[in-house]
Amino acid sequence: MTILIVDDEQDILEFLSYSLKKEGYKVLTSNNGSSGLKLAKKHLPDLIILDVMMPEMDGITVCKEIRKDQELDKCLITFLTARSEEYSELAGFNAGADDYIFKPIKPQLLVSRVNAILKRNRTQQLSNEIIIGNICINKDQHKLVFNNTELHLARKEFNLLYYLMTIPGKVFTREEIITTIWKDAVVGDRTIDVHIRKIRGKIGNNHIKTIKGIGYKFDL
Amino acid sequence: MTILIVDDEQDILEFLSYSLKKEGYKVLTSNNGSSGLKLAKKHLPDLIILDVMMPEMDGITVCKEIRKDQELDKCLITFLTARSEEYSELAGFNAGADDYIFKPIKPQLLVSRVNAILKRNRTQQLSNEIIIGNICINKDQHKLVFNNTELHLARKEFNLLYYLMTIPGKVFTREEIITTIWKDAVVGDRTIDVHIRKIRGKIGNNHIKTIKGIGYKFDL
DNA sequence: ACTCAATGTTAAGTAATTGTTAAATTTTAG
DNA sequence: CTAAAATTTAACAATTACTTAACATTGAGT
Repeated sequence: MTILIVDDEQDILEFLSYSLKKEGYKVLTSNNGSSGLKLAKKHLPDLIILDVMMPEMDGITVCKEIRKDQELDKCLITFLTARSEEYSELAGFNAGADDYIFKPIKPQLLVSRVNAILKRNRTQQLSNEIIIGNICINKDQHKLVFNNTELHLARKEFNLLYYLMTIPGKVFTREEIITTIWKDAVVGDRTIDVHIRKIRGKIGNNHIKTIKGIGYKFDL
Repeated sequence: MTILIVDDEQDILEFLSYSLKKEGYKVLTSNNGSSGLKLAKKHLPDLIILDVMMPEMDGITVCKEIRKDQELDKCLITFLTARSEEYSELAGFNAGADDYIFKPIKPQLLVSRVNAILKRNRTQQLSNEIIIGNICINKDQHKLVFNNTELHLARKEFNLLYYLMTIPGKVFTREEIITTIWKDAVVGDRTIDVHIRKIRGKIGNNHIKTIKGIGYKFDL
């Protein structure tokens, strides 16, 4: 997970950078809008933390530019703003921001907020529908469309696939899967595998990958 | 159009309020459940946006209280919830919610969602008629036209079919169906099935689909 | 290349859910 | 009040989902 921080104040840059690196994030920094934009286009970070008030190119302008870039479409943007600016600068949300953090920044709050944003926002925001490649899964409709064909998945199969697809690429451990899909029920060792088999039988073997000794992940 | 927002976080209250006022809505806010409830009863807003997680009185409790009030029967309720709490969804719909919005909130999506909710409701209120394919159902006239032929449905059958048709494609859980059509009445397990059977006997088996383990949906 | 634990596969058994029918009960209309 | 319609119940059938068990295969570490 890469985070880009753009702020003209060196203190804040260092402080945020330190806090987030300690959490295991890869952190890039920039002290002005235009170089921040260049860095963003080059490194495609997962999250960009943008100061609203900056000389030359302000945060809102940077945000709008980022949103114009197809490649950066899925990257998340958080504004950094002083509480006093809050009314006028809220307008910046219309530029396409995903969240905002007020100054002065409390470190523990920042970290938990960043974790939350990155964790939640991997999936499509306001929709119960996840579309990845030629697979579309919709929870409200309990519908799976694969290669423009609607396929039926039984309840457990559906929940399992949906769960894996909420964070594509993430490996879900067998334990995570059990506690999420089976709750407190006690089931045998092979139960997960059988369900994975059923799903693979329907959407092919390429999308769900086995990470031996750990779990499964959805990919592609 | 009046919108009431109930959330314990001041930031969110201000941000939502700002975004919606700009769209021309009249906005009321409250930072806790019980005062929100009072405001709702006093002003009868068209839409209430409720945070699920609040200290003291949570959103679901507020929602249930609102649904008890005859005067507030037609007001729409949207929950605000973190995606990680997604499994609480069912509880929310059962409490009488009309929609869900996930945090963190993207402003442009929020506004369009709110517009959509209010519009959907407006058009439905103008004509309680839903036309899908060769099926036309009209609540005011308690009339069902199938393949240009008027068919008679008994009241429960009618309400059930109408309910399923309000959101074509969406799977309504048995629980949702029970709480909507049967309210607080306690009925046996097979009652829904028998009514579904009756409806299918009249409009054929192709339109109402069973999602085993979950519920039924209207399709086509 | 070998080994063994982890995972894959299959078929069959078991459990859970829904379908169907008819009769019993309740509601409604006249 | 009474007959017809509507609704619910109950018993059982049918279907689908889920799990298990037995055995096969794989692959990471030696």
